Amino acid sequence: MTKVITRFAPSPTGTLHIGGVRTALFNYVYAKQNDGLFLVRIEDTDKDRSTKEFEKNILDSLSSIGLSPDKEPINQSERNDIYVAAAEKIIASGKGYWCDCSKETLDEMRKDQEAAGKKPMYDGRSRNLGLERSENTVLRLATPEDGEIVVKDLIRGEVMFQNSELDDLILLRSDGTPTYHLCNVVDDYEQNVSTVIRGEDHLSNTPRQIHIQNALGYPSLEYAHLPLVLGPDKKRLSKRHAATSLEEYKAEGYLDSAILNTLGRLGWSKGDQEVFYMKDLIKNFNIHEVQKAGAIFDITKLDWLNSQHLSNLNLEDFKNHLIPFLEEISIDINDHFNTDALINAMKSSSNTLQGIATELRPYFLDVENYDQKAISKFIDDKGMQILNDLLDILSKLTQWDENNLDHALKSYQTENNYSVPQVNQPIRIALTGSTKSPSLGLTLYLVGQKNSLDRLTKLINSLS
RNA sequence: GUCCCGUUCGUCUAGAGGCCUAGGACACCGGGUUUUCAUCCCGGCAACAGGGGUUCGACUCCCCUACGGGAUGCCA
Repeated sequence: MTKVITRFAPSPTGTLHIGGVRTALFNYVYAKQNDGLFLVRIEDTDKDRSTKEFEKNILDSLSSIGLSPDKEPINQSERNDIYVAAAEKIIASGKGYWCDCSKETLDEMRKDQEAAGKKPMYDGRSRNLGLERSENTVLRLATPEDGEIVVKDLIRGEVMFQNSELDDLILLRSDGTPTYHLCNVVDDYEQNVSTVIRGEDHLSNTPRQIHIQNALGYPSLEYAHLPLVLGPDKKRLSKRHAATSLEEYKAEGYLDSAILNTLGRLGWSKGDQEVFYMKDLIKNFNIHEVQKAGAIFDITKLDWLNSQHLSNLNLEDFKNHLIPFLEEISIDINDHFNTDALINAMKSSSNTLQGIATELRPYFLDVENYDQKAISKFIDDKGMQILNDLLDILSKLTQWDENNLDHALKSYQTENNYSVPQVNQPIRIALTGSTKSPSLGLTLYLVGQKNSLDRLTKLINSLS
């Protein structure tokens, strides 16, 4: 049995797209579970749209999320000779021909065909002209006119295409550069790729590429065409719908493992299991089980999975993941006197690391804004009285710990016959600006005595 | 237009002819726990696109229609 080699072949015309990550993931997992190799190839034959910046973004993004290739990525732009040699081979074999149709001619032909209700395609008019290569000729593949091509797809089974539906595609442009189809086929062969796992949008390209393989005498490949990742309107996911770049999701505080989990679970499932780590995917993923229909990318599922992955992190790892997000808002985690207690108390306060970092602000920085609704609801004259009373009580407290604080609050509340929220909410507002926080004794402890007293004073002053 | 692929709850999916009173998860709604928020627990809502076959029996097989997507580039 031949070694399984898969490849992810992005063109560097944009940052790494979340759909691309999924394609890369499936390629990666399929390779790993078959003890094979995962390769990356940069398809930068479009000089106008490809940039080095995008290429770097894609490569960095892939390795940052753990989908590193097993060999150094190759660039098609540096392999021109190889493609030209392949083209020469096709010319020599008589399976290609030169065509001098101008773009205008082609456009006109297409228009006529469309008007006649036909599929627009090159009609092969130059095929038997015996044209020589010249400045404005392109090399076309002489595609068989009869018969059919059967694409054996791991996900879709056998898909049949009539050769009569296919036109003679361009292999070499008039400037002599090779086109996508040629490069793609040649590189898959040169890189010993065994299995092509790519988006469904390439399914109808496949018979064309098989013809190139045949013309070149290459062995056939295994294919798997993945359903597309869609936006809520069922069109392929784009910037219109949501963030599409991997880096944006990472910047929002989604864990790599949660992103991969979400993407892996999009179009594939295993029993009732929802949480998968890479090792689970490698163990359980089965390409034959991949769904055929496109799947809508649902951010709420990502949110939930992120919270699951976050809660599976031990304290140390959690902290390390969180630190960059705190730094982002100029918070140094070491400025707190008990980070472990703080983080334990706050780790489920949001689904994302960025969200958690934001929730952590009051434990490092002064409160700038108060929830006005909460103030009007909880702080009336009696609320002011309570704030003043507690400022007094708390400033006299010698043992500033959770238990003591809870006791102090409780006895004040019962002695004065107040309800619990009546006492606690005003303090919460003073400490955090809102009514959201861990249990109050713990919150007071985490904010610290001096800060707590200062904030009580500040709120009292601002309201009197 | 033509070719190709597809169609189960709002979303991701389970379902390989009787196990389906169509299961799970997310979301949503309700309840409980929590002094608040979040977590957590319990409960609820909610789908086989439509029509024909085949069969004793169809979500499952076949055909048609509808709808969606993709491809139809000297882009990849």
